[in-house]
Amino acid sequence: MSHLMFDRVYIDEAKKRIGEKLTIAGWVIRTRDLAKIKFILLRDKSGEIQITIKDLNLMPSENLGREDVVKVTGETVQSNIANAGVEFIPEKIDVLNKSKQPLPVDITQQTQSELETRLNWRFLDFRNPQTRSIFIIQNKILSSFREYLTNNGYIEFQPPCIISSASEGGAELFSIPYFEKKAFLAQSPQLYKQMTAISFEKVFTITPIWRAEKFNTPTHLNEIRQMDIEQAFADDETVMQVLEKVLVHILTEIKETCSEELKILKQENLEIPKIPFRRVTYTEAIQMLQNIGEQIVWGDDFTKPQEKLLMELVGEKAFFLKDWPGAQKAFYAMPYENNPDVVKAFDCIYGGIEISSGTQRIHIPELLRERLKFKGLDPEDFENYIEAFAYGAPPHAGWSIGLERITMIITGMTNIRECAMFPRDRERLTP
RNA sequence: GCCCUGGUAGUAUAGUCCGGCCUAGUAUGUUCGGCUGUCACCCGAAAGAUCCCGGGUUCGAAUCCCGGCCAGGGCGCCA
Repeated sequence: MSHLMFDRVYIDEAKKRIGEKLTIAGWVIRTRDLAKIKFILLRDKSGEIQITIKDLNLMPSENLGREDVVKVTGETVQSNIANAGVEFIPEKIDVLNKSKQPLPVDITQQTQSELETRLNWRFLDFRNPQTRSIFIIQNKILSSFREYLTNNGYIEFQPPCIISSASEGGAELFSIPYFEKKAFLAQSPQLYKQMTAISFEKVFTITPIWRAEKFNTPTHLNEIRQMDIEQAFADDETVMQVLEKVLVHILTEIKETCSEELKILKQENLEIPKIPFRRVTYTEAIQMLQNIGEQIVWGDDFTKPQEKLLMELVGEKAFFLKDWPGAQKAFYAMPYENNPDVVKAFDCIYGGIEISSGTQRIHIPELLRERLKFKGLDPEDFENYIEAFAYGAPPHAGWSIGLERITMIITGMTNIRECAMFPRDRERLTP
């Protein structure tokens, strides 16, 4: 066998290099056997090509099956018979590895395998063009997020994922043994974002977080990835403007570079919202709902059906819901000076789901203690956290975007498990 | 944690209401045979199903009843 690594050409390139002797390699999508002429449809990361075999001596002794891995040396020729306009005429066909048959999941979508079956065989499901498209787009979300922030002076940092205590209350954490101590999986990089931002000024991170809630919904996972920023000398409005720009940058990049994937997912009409996004205050939202007769009063959280109504009433693909009651947001959310019941917190709603939330944080130790008490928490338990703001912490604000959720909206998926390569939910711990 | 719906060959489904011609149908995949230009090739044949698990009713259960597990959806929970 020759040096596979050095002489292989990707299929998209091979299709352009008509008449040259080349070696391509990939997976057999299907074969069409017409006795004295045989066709193999071959796929690699770059595309597909039809291999046309007239010299039957070239065929491997064993029949070729779906997902067999083969290496083919030959040349691309133009063809007015082949639908693609080109086909590959082999001189030599090597089987690098056989695949078991039949496949346990349908990756050609002749029958639509269920999500559960696909997730059980995820490594094979990645060969499905639709699944591939989701993760190619997700990769673009990540790279364009990173690119925008890096180009705008933000420093990427890595928070720890093992933490010592449930500092924020609220969501349940997963506990893990840590030598002779007890530790937890981080539910948020919150404290670390703040500790870095008050020195580096502009920071961001892409990090997994875990929540031990027993939820069972199409929009929740127990392990997710967050794309976070934190910024000093900033208030809630400052970072909302950053969020708008980041989101539009991501969407623009995807629209420009992932048109093939969007088409496969039938999302080619991906709409890019106009900046500035509409800002709807919590109070306005309550009024809007009351106006159509909903049973809701100031201070209530929205029920799911009310959330949906609100989306319709606002009628924007993307908007902010801001100025929430303090009771509904974290203790570190900055209250308005003239109205301490309301905090400088916002959610970004995109495509009907909350993809991001953020706040201006409290940077004054005494105010933090006061808000902790207001929330029924003991400031004594938070002294390490509070101490971080005792040595010249500037005002700061930040937000986080849920990676799987934004992927859902852009790819048009309705179940978040589609948008995590290896999702972790109430039941699923493998693969 | 609650409510609704579902669980049948590798995959996806029909059958279930109203129990018995179900020896469980179909598509696709798989295997074998045939075919010189297919492109979801075509034609023919074969193999492939503890009908999710446990219990019950009945002469008889894929089908009805109870419990469990799992899945999808709707809620709840979700700094």
